[in-house]
Formats: sequence, C-alpha cells, structure tokens
Amino acid sequence: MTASCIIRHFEHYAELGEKDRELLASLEKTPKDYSKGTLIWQEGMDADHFYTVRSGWACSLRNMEDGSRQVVDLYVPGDVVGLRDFAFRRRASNLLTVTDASLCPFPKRRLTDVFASSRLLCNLFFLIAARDQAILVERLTNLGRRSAREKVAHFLLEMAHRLDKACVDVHDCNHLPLTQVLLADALGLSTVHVNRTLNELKQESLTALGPDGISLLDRDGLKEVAGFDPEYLDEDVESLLRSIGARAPGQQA
Amino acid sequence: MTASCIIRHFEHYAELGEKDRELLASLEKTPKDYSKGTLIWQEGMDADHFYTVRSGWACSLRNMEDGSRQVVDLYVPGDVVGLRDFAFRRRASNLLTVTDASLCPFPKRRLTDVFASSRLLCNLFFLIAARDQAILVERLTNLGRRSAREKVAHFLLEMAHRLDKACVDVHDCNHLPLTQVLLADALGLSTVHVNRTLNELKQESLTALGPDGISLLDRDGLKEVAGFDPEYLDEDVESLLRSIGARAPGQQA
DNA sequence: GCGACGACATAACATAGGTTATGACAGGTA
DNA sequence: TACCTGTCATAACCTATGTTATGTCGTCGC
Repeated sequence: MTASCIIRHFEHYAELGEKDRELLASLEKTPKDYSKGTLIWQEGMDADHFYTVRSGWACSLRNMEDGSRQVVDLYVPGDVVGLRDFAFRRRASNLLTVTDASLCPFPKRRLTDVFASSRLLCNLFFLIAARDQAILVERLTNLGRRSAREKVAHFLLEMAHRLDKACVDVHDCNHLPLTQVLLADALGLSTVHVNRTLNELKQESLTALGPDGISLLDRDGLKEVAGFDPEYLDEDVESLLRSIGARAPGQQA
Repeated sequence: MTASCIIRHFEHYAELGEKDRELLASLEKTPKDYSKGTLIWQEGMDADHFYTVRSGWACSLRNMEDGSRQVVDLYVPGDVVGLRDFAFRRRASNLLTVTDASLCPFPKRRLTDVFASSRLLCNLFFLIAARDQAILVERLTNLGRRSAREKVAHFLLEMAHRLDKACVDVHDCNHLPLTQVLLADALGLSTVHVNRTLNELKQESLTALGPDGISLLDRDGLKEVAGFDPEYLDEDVESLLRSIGARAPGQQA
C-alpha cells in the first residue's frame, strides 16, 4: 500500500507515526520515469525539488571548462538526491541517470514544513545530510591520497556496500552497472587507465567485466587492496532514535 | 554582551528571537583555547560535541595507512565544525588547530532539542550543513579534475573568500596562515610540487610568501588561473528566511 | 650561544598516469 | 543491409607530478 518511495525509505530507519506518513505522502509527487542517460537537472537550473530514487541509478556531476567531467556521487535506490542544494537557489551540478530509473520529486521549500511538524523526520533528514557528507569526505581522501588501484577498489566496494543496504529489489549487489568512463570521471582518472587497472584486478580474479557493468568477485581481496572500512557508511541511527524517543523499525511499542 | 560565539555567528544569518538566543546560550559551553598544532579530537573518539570557531584556524584531516595525510577542510572564525559527525558515534577524522585558536563546544545530542524548539535555528543548521556539502563538492572537483596550478589558485581563493565573509576581527583577508605542507595535504600534492607551483605564481605576482603564511596579491589574476566562481560559497539565506517568515539581520520588524 | 626542529627552497631523477591512436564489437536506427 | 555511436581494449609515447636528497634559515628550548 505504501507506494511512496520516501516513506518506504524512511521506514528503513525508524517506525513512522501516522502523522509523519501523511505528511510525507502529501508532499511527495508522483514518481517520474527516466531512461538511461537522461539529464534530470543541469547546473544553473532552479533548485526547487529534491528526489528519492525509487529504482535505477543516477549520478551527479560537474562539467569542467575544459570539457572534462567530475562525477561527484552516485545514487542507488533509496538514496535522497539534492539535499545539498537546500542552501542555494540554483543547482551546482548536473543530475544524470546511469540506468533507466524512477525518481520521486519532493518540493524543496516544503522541507521546512516537515522540520516544523515532525521532530523525527527533521532528525532523519539531518542524519542523511550528515551521511552524505561522510561519503564526500571519503571520496575526497580517495581522490587525494590513493593510487589508481586503490581508488578503483575502494569505489567499487563503497557502491556495493551501499547497494547491500539499499537491497530491496536488487538482484545482485555485486554487480554495478557502471561504465569505465563513469568510473574514470568519478575517480579523476583517464578511461584508459581505468581500463588498465580494471584488467589488473581482473587478472587477480577480484573483479569481472560484463558488457553491462562490473562485478565484484572477491570483496575481501578488494578490501585488502583498498584499505576499505565501511564505518563511514553505517550511521548510528539507534542512538539518535533513542535520544528523541522514537522507535526503530519493526520494534514493538 | 553576546559573548556566545554561536549566537554571534547565527545573527550573521538572521535576526534571532529572545527565545532562540536563550536556547543557544544555554547549550553553549565556555570557549576553550588551544595553541597552534593541538589535536582537538582524533579519529575514533566519541563524537559528542561540535564546535564553533571563535578565533584562529583549524582543519580536519584523515591519516592514511601509509603515513600520508588528507586535509578535508579548513575552518575559519565563524565556522561550525563537526556537524557531519551528527550521524555517527565516533569521529571519522582528526581536528587540528592551524593557528592558536579558540573554540566553543556544544553538546551534539542537544541539537535535537534545538531542532524541536526553534524552526529558525533548525533551518539554519540545515543550511550550514548544505553549504558544507557544497564546499566538499567543490574540493572534490578540485582534486579530481584540475592541475596543480589550478588547485592551488582555487584553494587560496576559496579560503580568502571565506575569510571575507568571516571578517569580524580579521585584519587582512588576503593573508592565509597556511604552510606549504598543509596546502599539499589539502590538495593531494607533494610539498615539493606545491613549492614549485607557489613559486610560479609568485613569479607572476599573483601571490607572495611570507614566513607566516601566503598572501594573495592579485585575486583577479588568480581567478583567471583557477576558473574560480564563488557561487558555491554564497548561500541563499534570504529566500529561506522568507519562506519561514523570519527576518534578516538588522532588518526592521 | 648551541642543538634541534620545522618550514622553505632547489636540483636530479623516477614513475604513475595521461594522451593519442587504432581496432573490435554491440546496439540502435534508417 | 549498412551506418552510427558508445564502450571496451591495447599499444606507444609523453609529461605532470612524485621522490629523494641536500642546504638554508628562523625559532624555540635550554
């Protein structure tokens, strides 16, 4: 019955009251479907909505003056996209679908209503924003201080880990629908070098390359390569809920 | 009379009601002074407070396994530090003072009280978190897709711009108390190469190197080098205030 | 005033990763 | 069918940046 994607996502974190559900449901618009490679928004456009990813993948990216691109983040089902434009009138990056995808828009300005009427939702939104930051910080260190090999391994592991947690209707969390171009733009590398690196990892049976993406074959091996520690992806929801007197999902009253 | 640094900072954004001021004042602890190079917190420590910078500079950084460091962000007077640990029990990075500095601690868990009792403050905190993200995104593209020359110029401009806005008791916003080691760790470069690059910029009279930091001599010239656009630092506070019916600072009732 | 240390400077050399080029293959479409 | 276009693959070559080394200078502790 809960077709709303934002409700479904938030129920992942906490038991929502009837009031909270109504509030979210009333603000969420009907989902929109986009085919692979669609530009959902563009730098400079009015930042009037944020979105929840219902299915498929998307990514946000910046176009540089010299024609190169920087992929800032990828989004998988369940992710909330666009919160960081809360502080700005216009979008600072592009949003592009990586696969066919379905997203649910939510008017940005109404966020303040949510904050005002639900303590729980307000805190959850803040939690999400904090987690987004943690991800950016990790990607930052990835770009700044790791070798290409480590970068690739680390990034793949992160996405797989995020898929694990999103796993609602995902068949295979070890398969990522990423092109090598996308990986390169996310990691600040050239496509050629991503290809070299990926082949290297393939030789070692750590990954496999399909026509429609990349598969992780040996997560432990990759972890070793990358020095990956997923702590930055595992928010401490429990103690937040406790401190505001809310219930975890599925927990009895 | 308002010795509280967080009040002073928030009044920069909006006119605070008496209730808001009391709320903030009641939660802020007395400022702590740290001398240059002090480690305020460390990866893995309990993330129980966030801080407002009253004076001086600080930076957050990650220590990598191989002994290298990644500086994640710098903080100048007025900045709020540590919000991104809201979602986590333990700190994901170190906080280090760059100069002698004074910071005001604020218990993290009480943030939820603030959210609950003040719509205005809640929105302002969210605004700050969004701006923090925008800064990280920009630094990300800086690391991923710019040359050393551009990186350095861009970073210097960003910090100068942030200083401009913080300018309370800052004498010279063109002077940044940064060592070359710090710059290198922020930009993912080696010290040697930062030195080369800085010398290059010095030749062109764009910057100057003092014993106690770096000075910007020609911001327009640097802008040209870096392709710098400060939009990501200029939040749209006005329309946020309007949408929640709050007043801008200094604006009559 | 001496020794230690940290920041800055510079040179010689090494390499990870970028660039350019080319070809094979698959999917879409006219 | 033929023609694009995007992705992957691979090779030869190049360069921006890293590494190692060494020296100077100023500051701090004593």
